[in-house]
Amino acid sequence: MAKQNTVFKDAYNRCLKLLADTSSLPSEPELGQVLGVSRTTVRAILSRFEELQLIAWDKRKKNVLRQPRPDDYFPTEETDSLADIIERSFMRRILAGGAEPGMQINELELAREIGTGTTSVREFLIRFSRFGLIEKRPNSHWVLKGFTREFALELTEVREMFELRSAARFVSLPDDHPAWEELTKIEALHRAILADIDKRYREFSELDEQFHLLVHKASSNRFIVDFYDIIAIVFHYHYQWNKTNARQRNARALEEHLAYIEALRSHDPAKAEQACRRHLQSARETLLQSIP
Amino acid sequence: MAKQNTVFKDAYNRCLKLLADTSSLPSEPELGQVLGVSRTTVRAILSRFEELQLIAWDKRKKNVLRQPRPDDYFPTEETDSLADIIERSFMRRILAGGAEPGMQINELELAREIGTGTTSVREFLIRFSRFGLIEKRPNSHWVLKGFTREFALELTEVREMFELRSAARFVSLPDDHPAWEELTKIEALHRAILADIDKRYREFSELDEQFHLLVHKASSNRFIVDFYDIIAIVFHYHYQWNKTNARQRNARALEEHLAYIEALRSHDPAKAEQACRRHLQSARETLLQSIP
DNA sequence: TTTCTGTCTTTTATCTACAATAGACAGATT
DNA sequence: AATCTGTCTATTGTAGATAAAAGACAGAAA
Repeated sequence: MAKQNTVFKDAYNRCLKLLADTSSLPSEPELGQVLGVSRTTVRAILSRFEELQLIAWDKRKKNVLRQPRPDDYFPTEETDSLADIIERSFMRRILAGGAEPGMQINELELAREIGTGTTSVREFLIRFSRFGLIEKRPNSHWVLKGFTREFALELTEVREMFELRSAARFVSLPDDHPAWEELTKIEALHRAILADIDKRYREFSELDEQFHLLVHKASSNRFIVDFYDIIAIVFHYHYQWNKTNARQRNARALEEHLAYIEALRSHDPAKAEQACRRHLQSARETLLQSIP
Repeated sequence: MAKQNTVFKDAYNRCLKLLADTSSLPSEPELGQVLGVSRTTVRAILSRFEELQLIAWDKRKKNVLRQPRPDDYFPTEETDSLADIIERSFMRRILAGGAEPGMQINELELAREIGTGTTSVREFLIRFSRFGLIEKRPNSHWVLKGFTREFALELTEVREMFELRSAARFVSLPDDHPAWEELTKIEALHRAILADIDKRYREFSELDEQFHLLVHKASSNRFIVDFYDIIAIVFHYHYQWNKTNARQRNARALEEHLAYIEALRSHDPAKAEQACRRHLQSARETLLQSIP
């Protein structure tokens, strides 16, 4: 198999949902736009719809014949890109599984275990190496540096520098900057989750990422924004892995975020800095607590 | 051809130099140690030496039969690793050649031009993407973001944050830390080059990298140290490309470095910060001047 | 006992091939 | 005139194969 057709399958599934809401589908270029794929893929989807008698397709006419059934969808496992699959299995191994720092990483073995070719694993490792958790010995193996206490400290040190600077930029953003509007939306979500915290505390992880990314983006600095990828991936897997006291921790973080948001709104650099510091400090503590 | 034997050729050339100085070579493991290669490669080298009647090889005895001649060496072009070759041709294209921001980068075309397979080019681009100069459109081409003014400003912003923090750490390093000794060596080199600036000003580029890397390392933070790679590569190619006033610029930078070194030695954070700022400011100006 | 060599196995670096996907262009349709 | 479709080409993503290089192990030499 040369290339997985996950792009097709994923777009197909999303297109099935669109189909459920209308009696006829729009033009090929428009569908491509909406689904974020090329016309080639759109036509592949339409062909399949036609085969399965979901639509009657004649040039510009794409009339819906019947509603999609659950079994018309591709299973979700098949729609994940290979890169995602590799990332997940790798992170499971190094974060959850007892992977010792210094351990060697074997491309071939990883590939066999995940069920892919070595090329994809190799490219993943190269991409992943920028996160500072692994290192390559040229002409030889990769070495796992491990999710250690030092790693967390180094990560948070840079994070704090970057976020403080970004927060300082944020307060001086002009009033008509779209970031303010997004901040309002994020704030509303915070309040909604807090109001129903017992049921919805799991939504915090994603919201946390959104909020901090918004702040980092105010820096207008690609290096600062890119660095946030590292933080996001670490916290993402960290939340999945360490669930002790999650409800309580998230509630506290939500409160801190609200104070932080209010400080940003005040346009007062000193207030923003203080709120930012306070939140970052507790985020750091939370992260460190989960490391042996 | 599956793998270039550049490791062999490069180690072979270096081993020829060793051979010129002795009457018999040491054991295989020791040679491997010295050359930084495995025993497999060492044995390949020894076999070739034997074939070319350079040594008489019988188990532990490896007696030198004759001095190496210039034509015993492999040409230097053949000893460069593929990654280096790709990096150089790519940087030439994007820094020197009139590459417009927004330009598409085509893996296949690049590979053909450089004379390699696509895999190597692809892996290079992935590794290179962390420098923020290119960006991938999934399932499609890479986009050149260009060595623009914004790029330089974003780069220097982070550089300044990191280097100021590293310099602050440096002054509080304990007296027996090896960094002080290295600082002394670097200082001596500065003075030597300054004393003969007209002839040796070209050596500055390498020294500059050494010095700033030493400072960054004082941070003990892998993200800060790794980030220095980006600065190093940008300045490296920048120096090669922009040679106007090089002698004068380098002389000034050397003086600034000396002041900076003295400030670090004083163990006074305020002095160090001031000297660091002054130098970074002029480095920033130099970089910006060379961008249209 | 320690270190070295001969031999063998494993792993990486790289090339090539091919299906999936993107994208270009001309003619058809509104 | 603008947009769409049919068709074709070019490029990417991934697997598989292979030479180079690393590395393991047992027996030989010091």
